This record gives sequence, structure tokens and C-alpha cells, in this order.
Amino acid sequence: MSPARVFPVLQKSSVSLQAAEAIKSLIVAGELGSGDALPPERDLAVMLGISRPSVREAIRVLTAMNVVEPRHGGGTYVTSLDPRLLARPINFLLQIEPSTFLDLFEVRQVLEVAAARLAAARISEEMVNSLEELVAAAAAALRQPARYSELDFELHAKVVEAAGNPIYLSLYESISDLLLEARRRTARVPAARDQDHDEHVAIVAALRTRDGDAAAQAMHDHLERMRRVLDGMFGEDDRAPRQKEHS
Amino acid sequence: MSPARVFPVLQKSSVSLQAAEAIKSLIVAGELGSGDALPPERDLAVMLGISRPSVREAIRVLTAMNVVEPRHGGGTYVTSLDPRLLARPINFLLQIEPSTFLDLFEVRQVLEVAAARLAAARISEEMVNSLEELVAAAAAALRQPARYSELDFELHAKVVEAAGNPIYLSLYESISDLLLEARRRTARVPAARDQDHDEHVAIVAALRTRDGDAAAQAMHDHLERMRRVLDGMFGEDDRAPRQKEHS
DNA sequence: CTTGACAAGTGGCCTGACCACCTGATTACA
DNA sequence: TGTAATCAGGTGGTCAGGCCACTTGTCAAG
Repeated sequence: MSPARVFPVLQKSSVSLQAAEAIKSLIVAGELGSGDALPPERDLAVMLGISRPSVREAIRVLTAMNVVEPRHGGGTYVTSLDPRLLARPINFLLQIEPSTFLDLFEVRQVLEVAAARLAAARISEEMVNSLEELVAAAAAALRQPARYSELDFELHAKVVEAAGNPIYLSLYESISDLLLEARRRTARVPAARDQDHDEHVAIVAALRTRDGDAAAQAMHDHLERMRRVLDGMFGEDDRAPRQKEHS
Repeated sequence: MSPARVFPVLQKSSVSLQAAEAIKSLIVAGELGSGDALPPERDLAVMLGISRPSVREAIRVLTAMNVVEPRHGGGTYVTSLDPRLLARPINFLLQIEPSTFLDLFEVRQVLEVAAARLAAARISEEMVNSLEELVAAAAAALRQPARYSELDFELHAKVVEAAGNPIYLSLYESISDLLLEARRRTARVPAARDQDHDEHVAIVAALRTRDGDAAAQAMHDHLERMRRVLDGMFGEDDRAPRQKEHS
């Protein structure tokens, strides 16, 4: 199989982290895909020329990253590699640095506005129809917070998907997942839900006519309003200490 | 904060991942801060009532997340907790997401244009000075491809940094890493290097006057030209398989 | 006072072992 | 014959203990 035993061998890090990289690179290279089983830990140890504890450390790292999922007694498997799961570790960042919410939202805004513009140029007929159905369903669910929130989420995701750039989609999914809690809070105000819906209508209408500028503008206005709400919720005092230094 | 929120407390996870959570929560709670030393692995094992290998797995996980940094023979310390480092895992996401150079570049363009606009509003005096020095240095290096490329890279990174949003920086770094090869190729044409430089001058000038629209426009023009070049280099055939679906 | 060697502390890594769980094959029974 | 109970092997989960390599502070020699 591999006569050369090719590691790029960056000696920077520990054996176990190198092993983790090695396994990741198998996935990147496509030799391991979603749902595939890794070799048993004991075999892996022999293959990589390291001890089992080191292999286990590597697998733990990948487990924490949601790249791999061990089943007690049943082998270790590559996960779905869903972008939302892979980005999960950023959660920790949010815990120690609350201001990151606003930073994340800022990024989301940029991504979605750009996605809306691209979507206007690339969206398919079926996708537009599907979006219009979603908006109609949302209109009927204006008094059902949970249901509405769900449709809301789906609509935004579909717009990004319509942009036809998989990178956008994965970045968006990662970020929006992290913002879920914040979205739930803002969605709790019925008035906001009504306005929300009107803005969604505007966005979809712009996509229907393939008007990129209008779509971008509508999306921008929509998110800008939300951003202001968030800003009021945990802005200011969090925003101030942007210059952070130790001791 | 949010009394209800808590985690769904997945008890599913292994002892070592629980230990990792325990250590993280010490940091979140402020009992451990940047630069502080963790207790020795052997002590930690006793404290948590687990074995040393398990502790080591936990520490490895935190190491991979850039939360903690072990020094051989010298203890294990909490890192700077720089958001850029903590957000690193997105890198892997971008690697496995099937994408083309053009997709990546499209995202980069959007990020950098937005970053330029934000930077105009937030950039510090020192940062502007630093950018102008970079441009001057680049002007002197117009005939030294490697050197110029280096300065070019640094300049773009600094603009993104000036936007004051660590998430941008993290995303940008991930993406630009992946695009490195492509950049080297385009930099190889001397003519392009001259034009490149003129555009850089325009960008920095706009930042100097804190003109957000101008900065965004200049950055957009700059990257749009580069995009066109890339488009000609490996466009078309890469562009075709845009419709990708999972069975 | 400076400098060198030494010893303790600490992370890095390994061997080997036992347990818990899952799976498939084999066996016993209906 | 067919179904159910059993059992053995494979696999992850965890632990104990040990040795090595590196760092650091101490203490003795200069």
C-alpha cells in the first residue's frame, strides 16, 4: 500500500497530534469518508508506529472536533462531517468572550448579503418556488414561535444555498448554529416576527425578479435591524473592551 | 446570565472529554486565566479521580483547540486564548468541503471587501502608518517576486486585522492559506505586480481618509481583477460541476 | 559573586492488563 | 427445520506503573 510511509512529519507537535493530522489527511484525501470505520486502535498503533495510548489521544482529539465517533465495542467511525458539528468547538470561544456574538453576527451579515446577491444571479426556478412556499408557510405560522423560527431558519439557509457556493453554505451553517440562541430570543417578540416576515417577503420578491442589488439591499436591511437588536442586548459594555490585554 | 440555558449535559462522553470540559469550565469561571499553569498531570488525575492517561487525553484535546499549551518538562499553561487561534478548526472544514479555487476566492473577495469597509471605520492611527510603510516597502520590492509576495500577503492580512473582528481574521487566514498556491502563480507576472501595487495604494489611501465606501470599492476592484485572472486560468471546467447533490 | 553540576519535578511515551460492550457464529432447543 | 440462547472474539474504555527527556531551581565549587 504505502511503501514510503509518507508523513510530512512536522516535528512541531506531539506524536498524538501528528497522528490526528495523519488521520485527518486520510479524510481530506478521500480515503476515508462519512460513515467509514477507522482501523482498530491496536492496528492503527502498529501502522503509525506508535503506542495505543497515543492513538487514543489522537482519536480523542478528533472526537472532540466531531470528526470521528467511537462506539464502545463497535469500532470508530467517521461522522457526517456536517459543517455545523465541525464548528462546534467555537462554542468555547463564545463562553469566554461574549462579545464574539456580535462579531459572529457581523460576519453572518456579510455572508448572507453577498449570498443574496449571488443567489439572484444563479437561483433556479424550482428554488424560487420553494422559497415562495416557505414564505407562505411562514405567514401561516406567525403565531407559532417554534414553527416560525424553524421556517425562518430554513429560508435563510435556502437563500445561501441558492448562491451556489458550497463554502458559503458551510460557513453560514457553522455560524448560524452558534447564533441560534440569540435568534430564539429575538424571535420571542411577536412584533419582530411580523416585521421579520415582511422583510423576508421583500427578499424573496427580489430573488424572483433576479434583482441582485435589491436582494442584497433587502437582506442587508433585514439583518441590520436584527443586528441593532442584538447590539442593544449584549452590546456596549461588551464592545468596549475590544482592546484586551493581560494583567 | 441565562439561568435556563445550561447544556443538555450529554453524559455520553468519555471520562477524558468530561475532564476536558471540567478544565475548560475552570477557565470560563475565571479560576484559570491566560498564562496560568495547570496542576501537574499526576495531581490532576488524583483531583479528578481518574487515571493519568485520561488526563493526558483531556489535555491533548485542549491542546488541539489551542486552549492549553504543554511544555515538555515545564508544566502545562493556558494560552493567550486569542479568538483567532480558538477559531482555527474551521480550517479543517474548508479542507474537506469540496470546493474550487473560484469558490474560495469568491468568499475571500466578499470577506475582504467587507473588512475594508469596517477597517475604514475602526482602524487606528498606528495601523494606518504601518500599512503605509508596507506599501512603501512593496514599492521597493516590485522586482523581487518572493519578497513582494510576502509584503502583499502581509498587507491584506493587516487590512482584515484592522477590521477589528477576530472571526474575519480567522476565516481570512484559513481561506488565504488554501489560496496560497494560486496567489503565487498570479504574482509571477510582473505587469500584474505593478497594477497590484497601484491598487494597494488606492486601498490604503482610502483607509487613511477613513472613507469606507472608497476602501470597499478599491478592495473590490483589486480583487475583481484578480478574480478575472483566476477565472481565465482555471475557470470553466471547474465551474461546470456546480450542481452537486448528495444522492 | 559567578558558574557549574546535580536532583527534583514534570510532560512524553510505552507496555501490559482488565473490563464493558457489540457482533457474529455456533449450539441447543422447540 | 427453524428459532432462540449461548458463547467467543474483536474492539473501545480505563487503569497502573514505568522509563525517558527536558526544565528549573538549588547548592556547592570556583
